[in-house]
Amino acid sequence: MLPVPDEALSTRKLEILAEARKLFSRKGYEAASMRDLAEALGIKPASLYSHYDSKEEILWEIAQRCAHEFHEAVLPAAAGSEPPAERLDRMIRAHIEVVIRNQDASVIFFREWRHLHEPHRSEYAASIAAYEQAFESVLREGMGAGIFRPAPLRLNTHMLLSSLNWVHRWYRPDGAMQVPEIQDHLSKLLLNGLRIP
Amino acid sequence: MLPVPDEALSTRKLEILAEARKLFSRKGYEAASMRDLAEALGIKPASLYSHYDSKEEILWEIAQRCAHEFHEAVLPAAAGSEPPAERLDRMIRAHIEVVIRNQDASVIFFREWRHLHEPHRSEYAASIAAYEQAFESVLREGMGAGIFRPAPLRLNTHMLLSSLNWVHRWYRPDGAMQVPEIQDHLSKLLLNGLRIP
DNA sequence: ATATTTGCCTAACGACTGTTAGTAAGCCCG
DNA sequence: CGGGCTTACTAACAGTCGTTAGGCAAATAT
Repeated sequence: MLPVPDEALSTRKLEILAEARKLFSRKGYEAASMRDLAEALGIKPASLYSHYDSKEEILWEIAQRCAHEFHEAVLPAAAGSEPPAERLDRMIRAHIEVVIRNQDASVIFFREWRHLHEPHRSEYAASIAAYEQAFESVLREGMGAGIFRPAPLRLNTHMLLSSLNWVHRWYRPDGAMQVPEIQDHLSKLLLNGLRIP
Repeated sequence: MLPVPDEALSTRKLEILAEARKLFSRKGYEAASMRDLAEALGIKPASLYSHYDSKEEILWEIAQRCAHEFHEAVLPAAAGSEPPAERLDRMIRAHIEVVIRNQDASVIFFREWRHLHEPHRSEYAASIAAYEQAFESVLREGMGAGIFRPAPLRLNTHMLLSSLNWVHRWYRPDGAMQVPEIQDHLSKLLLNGLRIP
């Protein structure tokens, strides 16, 4: 699907990405300027171009690496051989963990990638569609096996993913609930809704 | 909470708002320019200022009117005297109907309002918080009455609202599912997850 | 018939956008 | 010691941004 961003990046590039993730997610990609980014890093705007050729290349790098995180954590769980409900449980937990570990980048995965231009935009859309298909397949299988309630498949998929994706909007590292607790409760809540008692 | 936008607007203002809703939701508020908006209306950019004093005033008007729609449709259902599960069902159905009827404006209600400046920004955030509180209250009541499963209240609220809010991301007017069907299935799915069988 | 308002226009403003050219200091490696 | 790579700089480019000033014609009100 997407090229794997495995090449080691210079520490400076990583610092730029980290700051860009913060800015792009807090202000939005369009509203965040290269001058904002440079200032956050304590350098002049033109210096950014010693590392990246364009603003969009930074967005693209963030988007790729974040998608890679999601795919790598969740897809193996989808491909397992356990019963659908168990696999879905593992997928939910993995997805939540990635969202929280990449809280800023997740905004790019969920929304800001739309500011990419072709052909990256279409490529990225396809990779997200494939990711969602993994959830839909498990749901379909569970419904076929009579474990999940019969219902419109797409709707269940959307409900499931929306609950998971919204986590980045309300999770606070200093909040009351931490990762394992969120995983437990959200997985239970969602599976309760899907499963036949 | 928010001033009610009841004053009748000129048809031209309504046309501008309609076009701005499309643009702001499709491209994002920052990425959509006044020149884009003017072109979509077939006029010159400067002409927009015969109707609105600034770009942000347009955003503010859209945001207010959309929040009004949500509050007006959902809060009465929250204040009813039926059992919590029934009231929640009505709130879910009303919310979905408003999301779909205002598909473009919903993006502003959910996200783009962040581009407002103070004091509008804080005012709007408070109005959204109040809206979410209405859902949380019903959940709390249902949990207290032993109708809903015991669980962290905030988490349930977030799960519920995220499923509802994401509808604007996947609903298509020409798609297979239409409003009543979506209302039925989504309400059932969510209440199944919350309710004790 | 005259005055006022409405809705658009042309032209342009200063600020800000992403980006480029050219340069120089500090570093690793031969 | 010297050459190239890295990382930063200053200065500036053309383009776009939201917005304003001022005018003109048609519709509306008096």
